[in-house]
Amino acid sequence: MRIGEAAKRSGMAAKTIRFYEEAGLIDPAPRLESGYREFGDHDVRRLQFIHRARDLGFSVGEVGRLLSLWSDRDRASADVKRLALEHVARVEAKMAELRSMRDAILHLAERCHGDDRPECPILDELAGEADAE
Amino acid sequence: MRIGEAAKRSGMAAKTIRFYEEAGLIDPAPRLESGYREFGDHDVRRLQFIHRARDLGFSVGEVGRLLSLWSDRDRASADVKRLALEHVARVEAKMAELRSMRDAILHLAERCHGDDRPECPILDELAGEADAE
DNA sequence: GCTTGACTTTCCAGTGACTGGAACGTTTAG
DNA sequence: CTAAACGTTCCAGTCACTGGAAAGTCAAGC
Repeated sequence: MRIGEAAKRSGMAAKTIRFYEEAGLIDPAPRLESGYREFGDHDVRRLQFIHRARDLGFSVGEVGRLLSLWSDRDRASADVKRLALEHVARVEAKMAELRSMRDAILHLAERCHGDDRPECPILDELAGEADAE
Repeated sequence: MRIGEAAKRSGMAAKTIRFYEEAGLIDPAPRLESGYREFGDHDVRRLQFIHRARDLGFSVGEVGRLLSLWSDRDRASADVKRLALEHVARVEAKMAELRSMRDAILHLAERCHGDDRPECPILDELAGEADAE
């Protein structure tokens, strides 16, 4: 199959497949006489693997490592698990960061009347004015 | 004061200040005879405002809008509040996305032995294999 | 007066993970 | 035979900086 079909089956854009080829996640696809890339079912499975891993938030580099482990029959599941849990730790750190931003903004927004008047504790806080709470 | 001092007082890198000037968040600073930028307290306050807004996760574009509202004495606090709450909505959407990623990975990791053996439900799932749960 | 080091300037490149578009070649349906 | 749909490469843009090169400026110490 050509790249459009591989894209459809793997759920990613053709451009993305070319990008992954360039990035080294997949081997350069063999070419037809026309110069078109040719993909097989095996390639599609690899692309699907990549797609799912990306959906779970793994970076392209991490996906590369996951692919290596996947094709290594002698891998230790501990290696996979460690990679996964490290990623979870980063995700949770990001979540905590977002949560504290949200809380800070909501705290300010609560005290903003949100009407036609100009007084606004949100701007006051950003301006560094000690607020009279 | 010159850019290094303004950077110190506003808590951002000198490079970042130049970037914000280029991005239009601050007016081009007047220059000394040497060509060095000259900043005043007013500029530092504006930079601090920008710094705090960025820390709350507002994009540079949004910070620009907040700065406009800040300098508009006739603004309606409703406009500020709307901007803030829209941002909160985006932050919460991102949080939800991260949470579902984390939950999915943890669910898989729980069932991975994490030892020397190669069997690993994490890779199995990424590979699209129906798991025998 | 001179050197040394800290500071500043501009410009260009890179980050991550694509996405859009231009300009062009190939295949397929009607 | 033609037009649409598909493929190719290459370059630019996104976002918010950050790093580095090469060069100019300034202040302190000898």
